[in-house]
Amino acid sequence: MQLQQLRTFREVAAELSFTRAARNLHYSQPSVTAHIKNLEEFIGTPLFHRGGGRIELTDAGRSLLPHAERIIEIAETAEAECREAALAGRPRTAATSAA
Amino acid sequence: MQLQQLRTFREVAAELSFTRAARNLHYSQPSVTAHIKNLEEFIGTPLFHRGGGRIELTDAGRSLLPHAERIIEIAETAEAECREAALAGRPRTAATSAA
DNA sequence: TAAAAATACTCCATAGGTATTTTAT
DNA sequence: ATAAAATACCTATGGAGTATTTTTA
Repeated sequence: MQLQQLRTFREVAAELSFTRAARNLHYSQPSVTAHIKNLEEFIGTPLFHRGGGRIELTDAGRSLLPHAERIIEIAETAEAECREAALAGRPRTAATSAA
Repeated sequence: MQLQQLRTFREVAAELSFTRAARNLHYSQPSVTAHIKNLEEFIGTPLFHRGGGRIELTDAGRSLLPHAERIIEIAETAEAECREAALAGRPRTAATSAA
């Protein structure tokens, strides 16, 4: 399971379209198909019902979605906080910590 | 940022050793070094202070750790739940849903 | 000098793309 | 017939390993 796959999954679930998700994420459509396919293989079950144009989430997909969203959200928070911490920590040089 | 990197980061933070983390995760030591290096480059700041044997978390590393732990935890939950959902959903065939 | 991390390098797997085919409406 | 997903194929990047060097305690 990879963060990229989860981001792609979230986008496909939001758009209910591999093609539109691909456009939004600046991937090719086959790459999106591959992300989802690999994720499905990892989990061991389909995440979408396919039927020509119409696709929809399976039970497994519905159960994954909120977790995927939460993980992506925490990852973004972590990244931002981490960079802030680096900035906050750095000024502890003689010149600045004396103040 | 990748889940693998976060798992490696968590293990290195727990062991405070690249070498022991590598053993625990069944990676080579250089792979662990690469995981951390890539993660640090992604974030844009060091996560560990290096000094021969002794390594310790930087401020940024300390701030990342709980998020990494949470993400890994959710990923594990998601995986498990997702598989359960697939099992629960499947029996809707004539034979079983009639009961 | 002995440990642990970093580097150099090699190799293979995977991720991504383009072109095309299949499928379902 | 059309639009969307799947497949086939190719390429290039990156991830993993082994061997070695560097570092510092």
